[in-house]
Amino acid sequence: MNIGEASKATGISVKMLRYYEEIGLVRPALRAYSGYRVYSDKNIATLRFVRRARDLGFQVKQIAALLDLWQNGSRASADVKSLATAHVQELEQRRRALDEMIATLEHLAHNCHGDHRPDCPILQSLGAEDTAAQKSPRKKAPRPTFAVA
Amino acid sequence: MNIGEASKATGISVKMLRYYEEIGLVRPALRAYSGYRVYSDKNIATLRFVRRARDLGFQVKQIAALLDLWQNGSRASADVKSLATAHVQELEQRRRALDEMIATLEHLAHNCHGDHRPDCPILQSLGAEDTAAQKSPRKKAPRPTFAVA
DNA sequence: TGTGCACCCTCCCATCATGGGAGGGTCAAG
DNA sequence: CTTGACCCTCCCATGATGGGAGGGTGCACA
Repeated sequence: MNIGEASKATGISVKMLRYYEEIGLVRPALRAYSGYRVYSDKNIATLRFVRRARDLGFQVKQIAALLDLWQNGSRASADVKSLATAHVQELEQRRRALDEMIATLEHLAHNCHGDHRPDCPILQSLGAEDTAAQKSPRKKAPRPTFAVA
Repeated sequence: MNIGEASKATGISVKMLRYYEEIGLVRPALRAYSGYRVYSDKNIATLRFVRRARDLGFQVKQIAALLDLWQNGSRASADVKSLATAHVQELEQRRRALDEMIATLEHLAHNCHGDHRPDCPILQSLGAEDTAAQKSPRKKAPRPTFAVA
């Protein structure tokens, strides 16, 4: 199978197939004499795994860990589960952040006339003199690390 | 006010203060003879505006648009509102995506024993032969554009 | 056999917002 | 006058992704 066909079979773009190989997420594909990459059914299965993990929002490093576990017959399902639940927590945190933004914006937009006049609570809120809610420069938020013990 | 003080006053890191200036989001700060940037209260107010917009998840380009509107006395609040509601839609889309991931993962994790044994529905699901839910390489998702008419 | 098109290759560049760090100047307190 | 805390610029890195140039390959059809 050529890379184009592999792309269609997995839903991963040609660019990303080459990238995943380059960064070592998957083993380099075999090459035909022409230099073309050749994908086996097994390769495709692995890539589909990657694709699904990606669709669940896992980062490449986490996908690598999942792949290792998948291919390791003596894994403990506990390890998989903890990876997954840690990831869920990360996603939930992002979700909460979004919730907050959305709530604030919807509230402000709701109170905005949205007409030809300049007055607008949205801008007023953004430009408020009020210093109350000052946070400091965000520190590198605890990056989605595995087992932040 | 020095850049360090401005950082504390606005909650924007020193690095980002310089960056915002470099990309033209805000006008270059005046300079002392030493070459140090000097921030006025007005600068600080503008930067706080930027900070708040950023905290609401607006991208730099959108913040630039908001700043323009803010500083334009003859704006129509409708323009501000449409910017805001478009952004809300973008955020809601991201939230839906997160929700889907979370739901799937929680379901799978729930059914995972999480013990010493290797069997794990999470890996099973990721590695399923099943070809049903194949999507094609994601196209450049409609980037958070203003007024995607 | 030739030709053309669709495909593949590598390599480099861009994105976006953010931080790290090197190498060097400035300022203020002791 | 030294020392430490600032500030300056410049370059590099991140993560996942795409764009495109410059050039080779493979196949189908005339």
